[in-house]
Amino acid sequence: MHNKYNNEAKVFVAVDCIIFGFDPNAEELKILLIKRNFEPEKGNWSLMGGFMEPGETLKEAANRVLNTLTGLENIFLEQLKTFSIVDRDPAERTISVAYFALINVVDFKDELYRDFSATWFKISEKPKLIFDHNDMVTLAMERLRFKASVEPIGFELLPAKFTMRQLQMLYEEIFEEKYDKRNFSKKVNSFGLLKRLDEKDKSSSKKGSFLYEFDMEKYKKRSNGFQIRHQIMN
Amino acid sequence: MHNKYNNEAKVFVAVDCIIFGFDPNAEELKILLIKRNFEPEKGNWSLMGGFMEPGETLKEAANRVLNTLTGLENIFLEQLKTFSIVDRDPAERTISVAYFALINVVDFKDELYRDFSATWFKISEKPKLIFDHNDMVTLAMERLRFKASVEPIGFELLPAKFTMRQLQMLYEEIFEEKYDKRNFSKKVNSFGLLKRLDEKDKSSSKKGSFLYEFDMEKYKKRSNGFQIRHQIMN
DNA sequence: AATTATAATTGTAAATAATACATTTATTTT
DNA sequence: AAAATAAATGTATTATTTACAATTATAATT
Repeated sequence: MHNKYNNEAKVFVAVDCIIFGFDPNAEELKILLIKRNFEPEKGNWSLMGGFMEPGETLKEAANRVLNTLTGLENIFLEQLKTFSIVDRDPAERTISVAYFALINVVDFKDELYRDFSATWFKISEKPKLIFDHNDMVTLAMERLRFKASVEPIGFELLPAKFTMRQLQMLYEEIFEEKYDKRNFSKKVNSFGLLKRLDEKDKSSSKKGSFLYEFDMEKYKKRSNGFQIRHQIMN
Repeated sequence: MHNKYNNEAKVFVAVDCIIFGFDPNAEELKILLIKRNFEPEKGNWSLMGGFMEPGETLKEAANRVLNTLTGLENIFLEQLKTFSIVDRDPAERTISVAYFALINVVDFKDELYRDFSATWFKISEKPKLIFDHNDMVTLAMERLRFKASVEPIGFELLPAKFTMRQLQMLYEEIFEEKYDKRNFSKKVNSFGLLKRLDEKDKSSSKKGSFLYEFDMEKYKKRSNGFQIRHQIMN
């Protein structure tokens, strides 16, 4: 093989996707896993992944992998970390770049991922995964918590219209903490990014609860978005 | 070439290090750059980097690269992001994993990095860098700010004994903001991680200013360290 | 010996943000 | 008409953040 860096070794580069979804009915945060259909570790639970191809970037590879599984485009997708323990994949030296993705479970069509034996698991009930995929999920949860504390990513996980209760449940799932509903709604309203509609969802109570929408316009206008709060200073 | 994933392509994997240092005398945050000594882009300013070798992880590669340049061991080192634009390196398809490192400038011996024409630059005065190294530095600055707002990493950048003024200057450099010195010392003391010594530094004033040490023991005991503050909730 | 110059040290009041906590309201079902 | 259900809402207390300036210790100068 001829190249300019000819003393150096090449390796395989894979991407793996940690796909989070929120089920607004069950009010549970979930993760999408597949049964791996090739060796090694065929038949075991795994993150959805694939190899980076010559003409694409890592993010393009992750998007392709995600689209293959879900049929969805324009998914929230962010690089997490590259994993490189030497024998993480027993077959060949392969490093893997983990991406984490947020989707709205409701957008889903079951047929699309039937082929992969894909299943949504409650985070607390996920099975053991192959290779270092467990570490990837742990790190992704941390990142999800961090992101949720700094940016309004909750809206990536909810349907376009949602109730205050669903929003609160989502944050309670993410942070594994309970909040007072008076203080919660006070706080989220203070950001000024919620539009209350004149529409009610009556599925869960006799009174019905107002539906809200995320105000994407306003969010974009605040171009610097939410600012990281300095804990040491200011 | 024979392997189990034989439809897949292999690529070169490099690491590049964004090395931050704080000069406690000039009271400036700096970055360490080298003049690249091989093609392509020979002679231009660059981050210190190298290829990942078959038997090592990315972090081991980054540590090796850092040690080659500085002679230092046990440096604060954290993976930042993997860069993968297809033609980022015009010679060969190469992805690069950026690491950011924090060192104490005072620990340095000039001879060790003379070979690389390494130079400390004030962040605001850094030259244009090769490939996508400018993006790496920009991202590293953001990460530095984030880390500094969540963990007491300032101490990685200071000498073992430092003055309150130096600590404040460091944070002012990182955040590009000025702080009130009464509020600053009140705040950092409230964390309970500073030990004031019975020693004074008289180099900058007639009165002299107390020297402080970071209380590593106490920090480790608070095993969960500093907690990320939830901006959305609580 | 007294004065001056320099940066270090220190405190308090006001404003803002976070928390704790329980009753009333709208609607459907019985 | 009454009962049942979850939704909607407000206030007082506490904690945190901010704004702001006078005093102190020492070395250098007169």
